[in-house]
Amino acid sequence: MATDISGFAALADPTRREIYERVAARPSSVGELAAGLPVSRPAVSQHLRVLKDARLVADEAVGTRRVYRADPEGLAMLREYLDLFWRRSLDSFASVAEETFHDHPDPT
Amino acid sequence: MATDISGFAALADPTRREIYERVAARPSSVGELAAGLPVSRPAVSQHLRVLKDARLVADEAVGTRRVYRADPEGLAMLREYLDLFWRRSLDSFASVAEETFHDHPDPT
DNA sequence: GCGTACCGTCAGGCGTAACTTACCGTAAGT
DNA sequence: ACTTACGGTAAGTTACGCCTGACGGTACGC
Repeated sequence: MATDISGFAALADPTRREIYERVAARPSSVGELAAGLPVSRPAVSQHLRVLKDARLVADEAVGTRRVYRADPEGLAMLREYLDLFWRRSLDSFASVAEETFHDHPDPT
Repeated sequence: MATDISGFAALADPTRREIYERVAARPSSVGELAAGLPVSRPAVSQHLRVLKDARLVADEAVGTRRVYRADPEGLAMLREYLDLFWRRSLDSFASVAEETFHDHPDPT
């Protein structure tokens, strides 16, 4: 289905979020990423798989290497989800503000 | 610090996300939420605590009840984070599109 | 063909998140 | 004051996520 927002779980882990940020800054291979991180290469590979399933990154085979880059797809879904509740949250906040206004009209 | 984005972990759990959506739709008490969910009341209370720590919900004591409502604060931080990488992701995608364009200029 | 480099995957250990039951505190009703 | 309703907290169990080490598979070099 279209509303598969596993991206939240993907970005929940600090290590995985760090990997995503580095990939978003510059397309990199698995080895390059693992070299600059305190975890092993298989761990990075598994994290990249989760990010790929969430459509947050995309991979491309370059010889024996495999270059990962940021994918706008997953990020767009997350943005849409947050924007949906952003309006509701503002409405709820506006209601509270209105009630506060009724209690303390024009405090200046 | 200001960039405490524990909101991703808060929205990662399906049950907790369901609770957040219901609270965002209409401010509710703990008992009301637990009545419509397949988990116990303490579980809902614990989930609400996580959401509250992430500034995604806010609570207010009403007699012996405790009404939770959506809080724009945590949502704003998540939106800012995603927007930051949204631009980078688009830039990366634009680069790929440009390379593709070089390979297949004006495919019409 | 052979060796090397790079990467995905599997099996297992380990920490922690999620849930339940039981308990305690607080506020309102009679 | 007693009872009832509501909700947070503690202790314990179970399930799941993260990590490592070992293995297999594919592409490029000699």
